[in-house]
Amino acid sequence: MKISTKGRYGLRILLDLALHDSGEPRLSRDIAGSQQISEKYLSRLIIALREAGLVRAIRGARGGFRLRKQPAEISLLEVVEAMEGPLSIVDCVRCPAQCGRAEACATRSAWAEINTAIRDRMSRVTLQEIVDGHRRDGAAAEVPDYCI
Amino acid sequence: MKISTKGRYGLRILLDLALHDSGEPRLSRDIAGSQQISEKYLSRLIIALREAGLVRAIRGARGGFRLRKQPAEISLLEVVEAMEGPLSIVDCVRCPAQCGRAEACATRSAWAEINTAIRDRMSRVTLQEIVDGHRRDGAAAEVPDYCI
DNA sequence: ATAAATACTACCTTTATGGTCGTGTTTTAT
DNA sequence: ATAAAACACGACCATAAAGGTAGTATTTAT
Repeated sequence: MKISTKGRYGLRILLDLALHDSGEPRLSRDIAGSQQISEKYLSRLIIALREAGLVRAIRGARGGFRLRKQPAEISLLEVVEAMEGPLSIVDCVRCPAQCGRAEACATRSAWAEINTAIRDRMSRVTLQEIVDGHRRDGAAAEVPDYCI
Repeated sequence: MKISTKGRYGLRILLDLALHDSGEPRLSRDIAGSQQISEKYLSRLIIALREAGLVRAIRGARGGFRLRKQPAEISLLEVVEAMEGPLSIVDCVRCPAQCGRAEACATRSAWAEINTAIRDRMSRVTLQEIVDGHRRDGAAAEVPDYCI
């Protein structure tokens, strides 16, 4: 049960944008450099963030990326779901035909309960809080930029 | 971010044992039949449950398996960790050398916080509760045995 | 026009999952 | 004793998903 690198990279990309919000679009090349992700790969990943409405892409010369929402309005859940799709810890692909209808799968309801709790918790952590945590704890320390 | 089939099978195996606690050991063949898992595969999976102290194996003729603890004493977290190892949603394998020491990785502490919340939540759901849920909701409905 | 930027599509490599198979070892009823 | 019935374990394999690369197309400020 892991967050994929896509999810983690997604968060780092947003954090990077939040920390470099100068008014001008930030180049994917710069984000990639800071975050130690290949430029190509990042340019693919960031599409998901754009499609989820978390990031605005400015195309063409002098283009780049900016956050589309305030960091306080972006939750961890949004980020992860943007990158990985809906967060569900079980698929229940095998049963639904038979017992999905019956809704009597005891383990399923247990998993569903956990799933709801996880989503709930993640929806209450915002990018802003992570930024603040970073500014408080990390800014002074010697941390490589890509380790944001 | 999924619970693997190992984790789900593990829970079903324990639930099966809880529901067939007649005083006699339950045969792996019978569990496998009820749960639609191959006998061979199940006999491998259940080892993890035994090693975690959740199940007692009685060897030899007239042997089989029984729960080693009361269902109320078995948490979902124990089951999942027995099957999948320690529950951690991120590895942080790349950074620890550089920034693990600094403990200043902002995303890491965010992930860690979520991870703790998940473990905490899962540790408060017991097998007994799942059994009760099944008895209440599912016993009457037409649910295949393997869909417990 | 053209240089600078993102958008998209196709493909590839590696790793993890989810299993099977065969054989060995222990226990117990007889 | 011994055969039958059970678990134990290691080696192996197929498939899917993750993670990543490369090349081309499209858009836009100047």
